[in-house]
Amino acid sequence: MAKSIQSLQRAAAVLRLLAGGERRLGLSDIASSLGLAKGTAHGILRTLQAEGFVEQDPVSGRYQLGAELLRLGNSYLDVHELRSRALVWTDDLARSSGESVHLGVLHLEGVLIVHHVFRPDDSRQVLEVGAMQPLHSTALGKVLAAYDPVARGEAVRGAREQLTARTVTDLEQFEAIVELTRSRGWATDVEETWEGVAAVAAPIHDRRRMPVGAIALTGAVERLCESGEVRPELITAVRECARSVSRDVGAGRF
Amino acid sequence: MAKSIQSLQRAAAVLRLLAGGERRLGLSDIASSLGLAKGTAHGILRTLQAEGFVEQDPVSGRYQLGAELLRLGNSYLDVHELRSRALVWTDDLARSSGESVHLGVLHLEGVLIVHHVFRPDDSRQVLEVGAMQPLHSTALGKVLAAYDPVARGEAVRGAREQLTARTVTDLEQFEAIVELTRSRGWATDVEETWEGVAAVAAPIHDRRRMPVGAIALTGAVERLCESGEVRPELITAVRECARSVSRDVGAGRF
DNA sequence: GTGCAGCGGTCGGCATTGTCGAACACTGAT
DNA sequence: ATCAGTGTTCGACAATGCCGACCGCTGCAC
Repeated sequence: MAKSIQSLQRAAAVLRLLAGGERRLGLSDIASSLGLAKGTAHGILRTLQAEGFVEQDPVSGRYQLGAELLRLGNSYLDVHELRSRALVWTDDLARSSGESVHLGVLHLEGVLIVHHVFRPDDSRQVLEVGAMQPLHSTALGKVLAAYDPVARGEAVRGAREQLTARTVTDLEQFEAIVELTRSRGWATDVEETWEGVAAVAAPIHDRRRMPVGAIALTGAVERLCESGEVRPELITAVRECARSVSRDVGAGRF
Repeated sequence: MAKSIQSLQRAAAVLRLLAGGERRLGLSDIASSLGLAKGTAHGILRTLQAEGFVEQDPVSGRYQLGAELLRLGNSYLDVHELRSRALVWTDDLARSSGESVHLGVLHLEGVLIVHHVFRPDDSRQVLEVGAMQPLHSTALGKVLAAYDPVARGEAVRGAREQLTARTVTDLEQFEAIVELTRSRGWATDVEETWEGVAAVAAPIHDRRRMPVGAIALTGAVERLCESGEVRPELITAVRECARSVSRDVGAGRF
């Protein structure tokens, strides 16, 4: 691959920096964090601001991400083929199981949630579309690591953070889980990422049997599990749903 | 304002073009649409792809928006101060009224939805966060046009598309509505944007009384309205909610 | 099978373009 | 009043990204 455009690389780094920092960032912080001259960083920010990718607080002068990113992110979802094909199936799964359903794809060093069906009751729930989940501890992540060599590489290479008491961080144990997942075709997460939360996931393949994403059923551990294991009928339902989406994706690819 | 960085402007134009076109676009289409040489467009796309802002279908070679945009758009929501302060109030409003609630801000020539609370029942609903609404026909848009001079300018200048039989497109009538909205402090949309859908909206101000957004209650016209008018208790509830958020925003700004 | 027309991708010369660092106006705290 | 910060502007320099011709490939048509 030939060389990238320098100013674009830097602009992308600025956006990622702003996305990482919780609070608004000042120009000097940004410039020094990226090793740029203040004037250079200012030029990039000025342009990003004019395009709506970045906003500036008029009183403090600090910068934060802009609204245009939200609009473009939404457009991304509109075009997302896997997501559109999964809509009805995931909806059915949430309805029949009474739990929330997530659709995730591999992105960078984690799982990006591209669709989220709320649990069908009146409880308060926050939408997680656009959020990232770790590869090593979540059901979605394990499934992707089991079928996608790139995901597996990231999970093995990356830091497997200890999120709860039950998180598996040891490399050998993790690889055994990946192996088990590939052989049986599904993965679970029983309080390995969040206390009290369990999940089951199954992979989605395209017609060349390449993994393109995963579907997960997530809910309170006391509802999903029986004596420490996820209830078999839920596992079946998730796998069934993932197979349906796979068929749908494969069929439409001509 | 000094000059913008050319390559960034062009990259932003590429992203917007990809966001606009429903389908994936080819390199030549992009280059000719923006009046660029193919080599130039390719350099920009190559960099955007490396950064994750654009993805390329390996078989057709066509380009579409990338996952990084979704992630960044989500980060934008995390930092959004107005949204975070409005969360609890809008939730209460949806709960007490039994209808869905939207929080919108002015962006470009329309209203950008930054928060959406689903109607609290089991019906299928699509999340509209990140979507745009027109200024001239929606309740949110009218409120923003009434209080924000920039929004008003956009609404007056822009094309006021006829969306339903009841949409007001005439400039004079529209300005009368804006005037009425400002004097009474709220706006409605009874089947002016979508058939069968009605809405009420009220403005959110910061402590300098500058408009920063608007809150709307949206639902089926037969539930929200009585003899062609939105029910008074709903109008009161929306205004109350908007005032609460305004107080919250104003109080936290020190 | 063979031609052609379209695609995406590459390369190198030219000059436009973005970079850099110093100087600027301004704010707020010392 | 001073000072240490901030975000911003500016101009000179050369590195940078732009352009247009060229390449290899695919797929359609004949």
